[in-house]
Amino acid sequence: MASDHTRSAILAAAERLYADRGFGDVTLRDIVAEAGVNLAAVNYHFGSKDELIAELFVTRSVQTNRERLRELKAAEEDGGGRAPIEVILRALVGPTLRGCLGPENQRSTAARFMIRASIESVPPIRRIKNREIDHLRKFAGAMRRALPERSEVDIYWGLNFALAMAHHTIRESERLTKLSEGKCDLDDVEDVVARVVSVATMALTAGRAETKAPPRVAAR
Amino acid sequence: MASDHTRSAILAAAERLYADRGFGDVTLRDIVAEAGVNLAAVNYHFGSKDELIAELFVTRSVQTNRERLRELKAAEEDGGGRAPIEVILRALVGPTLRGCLGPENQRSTAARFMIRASIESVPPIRRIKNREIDHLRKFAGAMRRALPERSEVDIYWGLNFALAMAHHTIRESERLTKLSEGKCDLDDVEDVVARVVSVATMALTAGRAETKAPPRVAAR
DNA sequence: GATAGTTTCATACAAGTGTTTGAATTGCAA
DNA sequence: TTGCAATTCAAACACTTGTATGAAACTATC
Repeated sequence: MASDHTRSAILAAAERLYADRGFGDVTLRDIVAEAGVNLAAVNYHFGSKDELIAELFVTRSVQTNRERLRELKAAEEDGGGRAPIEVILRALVGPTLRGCLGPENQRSTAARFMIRASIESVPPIRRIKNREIDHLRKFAGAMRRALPERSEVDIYWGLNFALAMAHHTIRESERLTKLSEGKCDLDDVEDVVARVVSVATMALTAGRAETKAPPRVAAR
Repeated sequence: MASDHTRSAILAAAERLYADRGFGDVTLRDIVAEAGVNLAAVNYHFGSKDELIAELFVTRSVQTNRERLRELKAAEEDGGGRAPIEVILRALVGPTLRGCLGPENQRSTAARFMIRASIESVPPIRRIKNREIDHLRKFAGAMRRALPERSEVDIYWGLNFALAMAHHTIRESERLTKLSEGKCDLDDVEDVVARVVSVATMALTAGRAETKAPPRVAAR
């Protein structure tokens, strides 16, 4: 087994570079330079570049999902099997938002890497990603228990919109800051979480009447 | 000037391929094969690959923005300088959603290309993209006129969330279909537009009291 | 129909990619 | 220390990328 030092140095360097610059333009040579190891080390320890990426993604994927599920489980147990919708949504988007936003120095490389992965979708990751659906289904289930009177379609749309707001805010955080001339404070993570959860909750609990077909406004 | 046939064949082929497979793995050789022209034609007509991408993006960018602004202008004139917030939001997200969703055969390559561009952010595009902010600012202005009692920060967040829901829904449409087992009908574009507009409107018009700090729910 | 300018083409080039190789070095057990 | 496996390393490999070249084909004007 030996030191494993090289192995983890590669993992750390690769994750950092991918998180910062995306998969598109990070080469093996960039990674080994950052890690301070020899070029051949990647193929020796991981077999191929794709397997390195896959290992990175799988590791982080189960971590993130575990964290989200832990929050969800705790909430549902507190409520005797039924958690308030706000808390469910918070468990869904909170961990990722907290990892990717906030003061620069405390942003987690892991979370930023996962966002990259959710954006760029390079082949080795795309193959794995289908399992994510099973994970989301657990949240959909919890949401249905929290809002039993709500139609399934509305639940899925609410879930979709919650993820949309969280991910987009992270991905376009720079643009939002520039657009608002700094007025939107993305370092106040808990405020961002609260905003996303609040809007998603409204989407899910708004007046039943307009559920299937929200009020159409005449175009133009 | 001659035929220009080769030029436009390249543009069309490139747009189609980029829209389908992303910038990451579409080579010049793929493009010329699809266009049925010689490899050197790209450099002859456009100078370089990056300039080809840039031209594609600039063309589509002004088209999309013009379409959105046309809807916005018309709405504001109808209302004597102040349009209902729903109509503004519809002008913002409608064109893109209509171009990217709906029955497969009527999805516009142009819109799908723009979504790719908004996701992958390859260098030649990134350089141009900053002008997008000026465009969004016009919508922010219209929204502020529609909701003068609302704080600027809330306006920007609402704008951000509206774009978030629209783009994310397009990008992850496949996953949403699979997750909901087809229950969410993404071919019914007008329903999708209505849902996005409805939620964004709620986000922007929800009870004033909880504006700055939406109700916090105890975590876990 | 000859000629000049434009456009196409096959081909070559330089640079960069992930991967492989085989020799050197290391670390550890006998 | 000796011996052997695990690891590191420099170098080369095979391949793909975008771009450049110079000859060929075409087009239109005189």
